[in-house]
Amino acid sequence: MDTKTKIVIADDHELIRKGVHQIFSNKGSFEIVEAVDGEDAITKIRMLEPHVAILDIEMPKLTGFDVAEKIHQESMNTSVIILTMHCDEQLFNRAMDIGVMGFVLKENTVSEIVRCMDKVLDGKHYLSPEISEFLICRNNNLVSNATDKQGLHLLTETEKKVLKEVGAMKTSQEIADHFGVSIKTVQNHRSNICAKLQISGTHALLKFAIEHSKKI
Amino acid sequence: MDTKTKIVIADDHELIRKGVHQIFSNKGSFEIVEAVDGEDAITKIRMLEPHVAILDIEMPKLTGFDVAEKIHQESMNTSVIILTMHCDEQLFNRAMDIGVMGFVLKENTVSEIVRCMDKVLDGKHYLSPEISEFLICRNNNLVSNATDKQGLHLLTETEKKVLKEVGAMKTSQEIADHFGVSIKTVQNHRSNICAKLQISGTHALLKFAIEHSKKI
DNA sequence: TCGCGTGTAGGTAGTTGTGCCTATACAATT
DNA sequence: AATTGTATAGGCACAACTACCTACACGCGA
Repeated sequence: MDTKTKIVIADDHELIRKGVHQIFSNKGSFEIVEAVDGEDAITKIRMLEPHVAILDIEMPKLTGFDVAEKIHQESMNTSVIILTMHCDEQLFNRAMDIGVMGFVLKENTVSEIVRCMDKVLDGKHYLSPEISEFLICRNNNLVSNATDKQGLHLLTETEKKVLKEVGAMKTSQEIADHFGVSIKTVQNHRSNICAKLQISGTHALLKFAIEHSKKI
Repeated sequence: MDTKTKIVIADDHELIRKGVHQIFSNKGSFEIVEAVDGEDAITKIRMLEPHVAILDIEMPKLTGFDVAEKIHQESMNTSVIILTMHCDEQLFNRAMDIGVMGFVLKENTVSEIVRCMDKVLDGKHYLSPEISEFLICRNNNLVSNATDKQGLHLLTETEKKVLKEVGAMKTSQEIADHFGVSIKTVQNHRSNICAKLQISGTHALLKFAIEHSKKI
């Protein structure tokens, strides 16, 4: 590569900044800029437009989240890695909602940060395994409880197949073609499923199927 | 502890079994049983009822998933760790649906397996960071890429508000009531949004809104 | 002032899905 | 042999969304 990978590292603790600086300056083509607080960070990010911004959460003036939000609002081409001491679910959820690409705990090893950087530069997400627990909760909390499931066991195999297709945004005609049956058959299945699940409304089944697509 | 932590490690490759065996026999109070295929695994798991079962996916006779499903069906008090060479989204999704607690890649370091074991014994999930990407996709139910976003910025504020409501499964009438306007206004917004996003079809907008609800 | 974008509102037609019927064929159970 | 469950298929009325029109008011910039 002719151009260096540009990084802004923002943390109010000099030790952390120097540590990260050290890691990547040993690794070759990185151009690294340090920022001591949130305002400093956003200023330098606006100037440099780095590939990656490594942000602490707790910083003077602006938090790492504030900075990440500004980056997002201004549609900058900068990926955000949150580097924090706190393994906290609320913080993590906030980070996911803002759209950060990496979330690494300071207590983790150096290799963790390097792996994170590799992934993020590759356009992928990286999460410290410690916080994958939160993501699983986030994933499961969307729907699952026992009552939802009670309706599902009433369905026949064919009905489940149809419901799965419905959840995949297929129209009745498409489902009919896919299974090689009449559209009326599919529509009847849909009606029967609605009855069994005790749902009603014009797109009730589509709504249900999408909300429960993970469990079908 | 007076009782040892019981582990069953099932893999058709002896090298892997011995490796894992070695890791934990050096670590103290573990009782470790090896299984050479899926049937062997489920037999030994039924006998021993271990705290943790470390399962390869590809094994003769029964896959690791088959074994995990049986464990789940028989309500055994055994947590499952999947140990695989394949960083694959389908495999991972299957694992999550079955309810495995750990998912570790063989290519990862030894410390990865140890950390995973610690977490799982603590009743928590552990995922190799390499596959957290899949969980995020699963969570967002989409594959975020830049092209999707290009359409969205064309929308006006009112249109975005409408689209958000559409994504929340509201009908045009409900949206109209919510904003205190005519249903025709909402329908026109929907049509205009469809045109801007270059989508067509009877429920195209509903589909789009649901798929992209996280980004609106 | 003129044009343009935007939000508002309405019309008409067509597609898709739902609700509620009937009906046949087949397999399993009683 | 009769019943039940399931999958199949069709009819008809209605609701919701889309597609493609027209139209008016408002504000903003050329």
